[in-house]
Amino acid sequence: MPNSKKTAAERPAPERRGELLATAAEVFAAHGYNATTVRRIADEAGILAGSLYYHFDSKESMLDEILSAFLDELWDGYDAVLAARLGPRETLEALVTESFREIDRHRPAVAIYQRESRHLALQPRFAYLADSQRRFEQAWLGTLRRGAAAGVFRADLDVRLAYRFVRDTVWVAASWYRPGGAHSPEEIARQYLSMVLEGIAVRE
Amino acid sequence: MPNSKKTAAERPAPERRGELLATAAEVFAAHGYNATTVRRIADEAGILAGSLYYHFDSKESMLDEILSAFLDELWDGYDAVLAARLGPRETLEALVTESFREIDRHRPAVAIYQRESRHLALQPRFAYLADSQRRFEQAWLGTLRRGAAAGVFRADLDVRLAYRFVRDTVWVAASWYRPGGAHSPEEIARQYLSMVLEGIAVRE
Amino acid sequence: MPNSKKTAAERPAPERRGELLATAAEVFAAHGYNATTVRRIADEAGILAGSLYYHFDSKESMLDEILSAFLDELWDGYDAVLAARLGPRETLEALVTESFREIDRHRPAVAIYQRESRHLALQPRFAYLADSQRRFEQAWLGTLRRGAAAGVFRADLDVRLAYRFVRDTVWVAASWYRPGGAHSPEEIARQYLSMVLEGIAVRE
Amino acid sequence: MPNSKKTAAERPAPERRGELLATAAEVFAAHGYNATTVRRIADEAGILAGSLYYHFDSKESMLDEILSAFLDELWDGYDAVLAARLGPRETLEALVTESFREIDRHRPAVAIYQRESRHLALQPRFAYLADSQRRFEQAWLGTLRRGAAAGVFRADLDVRLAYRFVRDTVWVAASWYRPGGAHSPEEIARQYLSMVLEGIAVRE
DNA sequence: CATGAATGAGGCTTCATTCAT
DNA sequence: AATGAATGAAGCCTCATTCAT
Repeated sequence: MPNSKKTAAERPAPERRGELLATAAEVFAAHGYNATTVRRIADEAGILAGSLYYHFDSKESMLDEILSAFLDELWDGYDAVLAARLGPRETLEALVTESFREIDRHRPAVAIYQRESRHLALQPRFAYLADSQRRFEQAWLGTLRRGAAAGVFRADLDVRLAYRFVRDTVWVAASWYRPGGAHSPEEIARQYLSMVLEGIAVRE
Repeated sequence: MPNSKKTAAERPAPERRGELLATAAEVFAAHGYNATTVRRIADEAGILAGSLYYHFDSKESMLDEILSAFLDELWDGYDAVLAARLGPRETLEALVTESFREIDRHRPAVAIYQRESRHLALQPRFAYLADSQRRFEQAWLGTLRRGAAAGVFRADLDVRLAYRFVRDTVWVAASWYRPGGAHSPEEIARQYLSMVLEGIAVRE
Repeated sequence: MPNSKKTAAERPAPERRGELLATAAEVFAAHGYNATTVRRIADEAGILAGSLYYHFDSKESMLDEILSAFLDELWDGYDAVLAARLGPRETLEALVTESFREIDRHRPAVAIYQRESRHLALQPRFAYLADSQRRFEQAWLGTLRRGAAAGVFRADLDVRLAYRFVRDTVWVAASWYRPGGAHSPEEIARQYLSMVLEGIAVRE
Repeated sequence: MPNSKKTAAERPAPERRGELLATAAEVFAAHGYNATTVRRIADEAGILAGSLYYHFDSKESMLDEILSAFLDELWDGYDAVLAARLGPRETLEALVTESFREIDRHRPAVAIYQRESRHLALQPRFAYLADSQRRFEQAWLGTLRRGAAAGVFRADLDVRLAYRFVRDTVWVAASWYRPGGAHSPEEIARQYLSMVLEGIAVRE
């Protein structure tokens, strides 16, 4: 029986923050950060706009918390993959699978990231987005280059074009993916990988 | 070489609307429609904010004109391709190539479309976006299905997944493509098609 | 004598809307709806222009509320008169007296109504003004016709002309009437009725 | 053959001003001075807004010209009546008849005067409106007082109330009068006078 | 924790007016 | 006489944020 000795007024209720952040993320993802009013988030949460400021410093700090929580988790996953030092193809497969898992768990955050990260990264507060972007490119581009050198990926392709191809292919999925749909993240990852690696044309 | 010796003052400039629209499209694409202030567009055009209203009814009508001009041109191209009744693979190749050409010519409009069409399509004024979206899906999905039935595209893939894969793969390019860069639209189309059709893995 | 000992700070003030509406009505009446700026209303109320939007949707919705509140009360009074089924002369007297009472209680609203109702009635939102106008005409014109048929009103007059004569005569008073002046509404009504019914000429 | 020696470019066309003023008056009367845009007037006249400034200094100067032309004519008529030094009843009849003739000829100007004169009179440029208003009151109030003293008008009425009654009764007609309707100005004047002087009740 | 009421900056838009052509 | 394009002031409204209760 946790918190059994506290009165209602004393209880810290730290889950409330989490709920509110989830609500905010959902609305940001649906309408865009700029087009989302603080009042809309409050409505969705069943409180008044001003009351949000008891929990958060500002609208921007909500966005900040949403994005950094997502990126922290994403890098936990990616770092584990990279630390395993698999072959290029296996690394690629693991990164793609991990990415779809993140989309599954943080869909709103991913959608927000897609839409807003480019201009947010220019602000000092969100400099970590640019950092993340750089590490991201290193991980993927490096894997592709390693694969091309090792002869497992085609060497006739412009590697930057291939990088963008794979990256976009994976992340744009956040714009249509709905958790609990027909396909599990792993299933989607498998099909995407199959298309990316083998192509959609029938081989003669 | 017409007009080559005329000064700015001599030109009749009935194309002022067009210039302003191009400016607006550039700013919308760079910062998003909502985050773009009418004043920013006017600054970029060297006039005052209010002066834009001599040429356009509203900020929204600028957006409308930008998007519908783009879609009109896009469908001119697509319809020509579809009317040619090529085989599925050739149709896919032609559609992809045509798409990259449109990205080349209407990059800002394409970027705006990517970012805003989903929620705009809900407004009656932009209902044509939803229409276009439907026709678009028919054209691509139909081609993919035809190809799978004809044995030129793999039949083991979820066709809707493949559709999203190809669609996103092509259009997201607008977010990083810069006209006049290293690759022509046709060159990019060729490489993308090669990846989409054959995959990036080396075949044993 | 309720609330007689409470300070301003203690009052719950759920009637803030009402105060603001009264202020708005006063300014609309004095300068006309179009010529009244939202800032002027706010100044008069001691707040900033934007703050009005916490209480009201728009300038137009203030106007709407002012006019519909007035008409609701007016029809309460008129309906009571009409329901009494008095003779034509007594009905006319009661309608005139009731009208001057409404002018006394809703002078700003009446003045606004005079000035703006004609063009407002064209907008769907203010369609009730046209409805009211129709019922109004029925009530007065019917009474005049009944009286002419019954031989209590002169039958040699164009009844529509007489209707306009009586109607305008009464309502234009709102443009000069000031509550708390020399005459009570009932006193003014009595004199107006005397003029309307008997004329201003001395009878030989 | 007037103007037969002038080329098209040289002709002064002074009637154009008059046409434009008539157009402006019509629009001012229909929608109110403030709510009327200069562009609306120009549209109605088939030219562009800026072109009006070739003919007039400002929107306000159009209003000025419309109102002062009307008042000049009105006072020509009133002064003739007053100079005739008729008896009070005959003076009243002549003033009322003259007023309806002015409404017939200057309906838009009268409607504008009704709606705008009160606040315009506060501006120096329109001080003549206040002057006119004072002379107007003198003429009518004096006639009524003369009549009451002479025993031709009832002496039991508040004379200021009677003044407002007669004044409003006459001028408000401009808000519904349409030239070329069923009644001539003289006919309307006769009926109004009959109501004002004898009342609408049947005499026992 | 939350409300109710407000602030103040800034956004979109309108409009009378100007002026070179 | 009229056009086309612009100015600049002002108007309505939105919204993130604050704060006393």
